[in-house]
Amino acid sequence: MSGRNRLFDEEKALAQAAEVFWIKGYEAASTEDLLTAMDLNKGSLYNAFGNKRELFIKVFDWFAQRFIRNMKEVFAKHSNTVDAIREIFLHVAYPDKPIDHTKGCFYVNILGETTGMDPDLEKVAREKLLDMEKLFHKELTKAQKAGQLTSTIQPSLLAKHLLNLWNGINISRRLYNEKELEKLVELNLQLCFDR
Amino acid sequence: MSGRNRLFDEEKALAQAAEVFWIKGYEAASTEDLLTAMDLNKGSLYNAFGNKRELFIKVFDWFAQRFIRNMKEVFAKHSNTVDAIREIFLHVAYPDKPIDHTKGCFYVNILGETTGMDPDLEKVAREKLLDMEKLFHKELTKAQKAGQLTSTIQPSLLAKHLLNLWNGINISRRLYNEKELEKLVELNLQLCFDR
DNA sequence: CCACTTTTTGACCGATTGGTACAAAATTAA
DNA sequence: TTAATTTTGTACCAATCGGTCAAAAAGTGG
Repeated sequence: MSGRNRLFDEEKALAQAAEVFWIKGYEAASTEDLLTAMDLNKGSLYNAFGNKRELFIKVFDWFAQRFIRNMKEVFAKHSNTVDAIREIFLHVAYPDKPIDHTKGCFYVNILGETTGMDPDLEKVAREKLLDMEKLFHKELTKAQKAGQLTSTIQPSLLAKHLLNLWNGINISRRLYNEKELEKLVELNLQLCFDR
Repeated sequence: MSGRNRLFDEEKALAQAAEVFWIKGYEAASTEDLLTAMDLNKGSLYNAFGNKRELFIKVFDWFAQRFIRNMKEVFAKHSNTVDAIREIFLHVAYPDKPIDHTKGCFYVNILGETTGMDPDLEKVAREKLLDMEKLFHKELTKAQKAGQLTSTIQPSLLAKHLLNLWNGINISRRLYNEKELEKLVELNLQLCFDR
């Protein structure tokens, strides 16, 4: 294939765009914001990604791919499923960087912003969250079959409960400090799994 | 006092503006949207309310006043505190109008939109949600003193848990149908209060 | 070298944003 | 009636929005 070579690293550009969309949301992230963060000119962005919407879809899918992979790694790391779930939720209470508390969950943010306003993006965000539920469900049934789960709650409902907890805690992280969030997480784990 | 009389009903205008801000969010609600919904001209709006931000604050406070009053009425209506809590949360699962599922919680929406972007509005939204927690806490301690509460969880933590459930369910309502939401609510009530 | 393709750059575009200015209309107090 | 005051309606504003375009630059393949 002939033609000039691309100067920028596409994955790096996606990562930087993701940061902007994550913090500002879809609409509030201006092309200027994105251009600055990605260190591109307008022409390059529109040549490489089509338009703002297509860029967002690409960013969102790229993010989701990494996100679900990380989650699977956490489950793989722990022999006990509840320990994996604990790590996932305690990582919300104690994130790597404090700024993450204001960022919240990318999926939840976009779902909230687009619901009733932008059906296509709304659907995409909804699907990502339901993918999380599916993963919870898969791991819970696996644990149940292994006799690891003492809970009498059926895995399908438990998975929904965990996703609901995810949604809640990712809003509540803007209200409470880390200790308080930890208590909320532990309370939920205890209520669900200690019986 | 001399001068021309105001033609429009301020409360009605606030209610219609609230609907727009609720559905679209703060930034995405354009002055044109608001003008149309409120049935005003620009001059009237800016004369009466100052600017978009001041209008929003007024709308938000007006909304919160009604919201907390309604919540208190639900608590007053029930002799059993848990029944009141059940009604509050089941009303999320089964709202008066289906559109409410896409609207979600006004507070949560605004908190999500403004966190890290608009500290002043963020603070206002946070305070409204913490007011909810306070009301939960007050009612729970009252119930506990009346010997009505069998839960061993301390009211302060339980109140946070309920607010967290509120936050979660108001996101999850965009993911699940009414029956599923009801199951989530009942599961939480059972885990918290049946023991 | 040439021919061709792609990326980069930055000027430019119409539409929309929140907000202002000001005259006309309406009402009250004197 | 008149003067003062407020509301109303609309024209207008600069700034910003997402997006286009054409020319320059930089590669590839022959």
